[in-house]
Amino acid sequence: MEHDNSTNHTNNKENGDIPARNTLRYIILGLLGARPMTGYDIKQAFDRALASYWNAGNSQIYTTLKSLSQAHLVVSEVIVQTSRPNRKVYRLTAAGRAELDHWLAEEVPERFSKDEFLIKLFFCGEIADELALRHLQEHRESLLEQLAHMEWARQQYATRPSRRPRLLEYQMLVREYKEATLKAGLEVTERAIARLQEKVNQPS
Amino acid sequence: MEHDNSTNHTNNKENGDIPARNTLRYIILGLLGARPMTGYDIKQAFDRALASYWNAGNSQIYTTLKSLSQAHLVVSEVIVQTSRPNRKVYRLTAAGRAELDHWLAEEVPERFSKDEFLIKLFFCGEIADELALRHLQEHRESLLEQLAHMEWARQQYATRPSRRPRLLEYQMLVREYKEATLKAGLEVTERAIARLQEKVNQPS
DNA sequence: TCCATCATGTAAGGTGTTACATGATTGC
DNA sequence: GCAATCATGTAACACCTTACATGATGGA
Repeated sequence: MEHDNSTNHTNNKENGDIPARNTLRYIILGLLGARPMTGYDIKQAFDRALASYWNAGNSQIYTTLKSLSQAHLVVSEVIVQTSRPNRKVYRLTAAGRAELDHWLAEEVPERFSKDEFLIKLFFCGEIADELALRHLQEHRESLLEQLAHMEWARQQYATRPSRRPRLLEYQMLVREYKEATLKAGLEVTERAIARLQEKVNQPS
Repeated sequence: MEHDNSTNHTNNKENGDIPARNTLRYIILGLLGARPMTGYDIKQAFDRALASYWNAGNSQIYTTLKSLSQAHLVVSEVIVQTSRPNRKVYRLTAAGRAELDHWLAEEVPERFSKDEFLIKLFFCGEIADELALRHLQEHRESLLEQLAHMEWARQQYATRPSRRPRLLEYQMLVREYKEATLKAGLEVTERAIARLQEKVNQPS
């Protein structure tokens, strides 16, 4: 059954270690791993490329940058600008790079997923079919919007060849993954809408 | 500097406008809407039927029940048992039912999604393909497990006809939705694994 | 003997969201 | 004049996770 396999895989839980996940910290390290950025740049990266898989508000970004800075995982340099607010550009330190590499190599922990749409739909048997139908139609709109964003992202990747194609490769894979799941959800949603519309229009 | 006028309390959240989402509160109301349950029963319902869409630990369930009780949305009754710990059975009040109906009718708010696997994969261009391949293979295992659970759930629904078929109907729809997205993810994952294995085994 | 099941909770701390605060420049 | 963009942050609180705490019964 279970072996105490202490041979490989460094156990780095020295003593009272941090059980926390700190995903946002690593995402920011990951972004800075590609190029130095300001908090503002990072927020833009979220909005343009990451928001479908993870998102964070400005407040979280700036406080996390500060804390990364205090942990010496990043350093900042202020670029003075005249007709714009100054830019505080962050870059990885060697320790930051090591942290990032460690996280990237680490297994992804299983974690509770949360889906507000599905969990509400789960209980829709307690209310009128008309309301559930409306939820499904709204969800369909949302999925179509997200798919449009995925198409936009696809074109971005296709038209703008990068200096570092390996980075792009995985970003395109993630996009493809997300698009596939969105399409699968859309199919189920549209079938459910069709079924419900029949039921609502011709109650037996 | 802004001074507040002497007229009111400084508490600006006084008039019941809660910006909070409180999803777990509503999920528990939704479960109690079907039948009275104890905290333990609710945890079991999560583990058996809800965990794929939302999950919560015991501690959160019990504290939420307490707070729902204080808000008079549920009431509890202790059922004394001799050879087992006593059961504290909760049921909806009229106010609780009204809250639940209101939430069910409300539009689902768009919210940041979080996917730890995809966000890590996004950055995998910064490390070796071998590591990314391992992540994809582990993810594949995870998806297969989840799909097996979905199949188990399908059989549960198929074999156990319910007194309230409308509740079941939507639960089956949610299951179908989740299964479809898992399958779509699995396909993309397996294609990526095949591509990477070729690349790793025959580096150009 | 050991483990799973039944059954209910508290305490601490980490994570995430909303609201607030500032202020110059560019384009309509 | 008005809005958007650029640019950086703080405060308060809501939400979620982990660890801790207890203890009887029944089966392998």
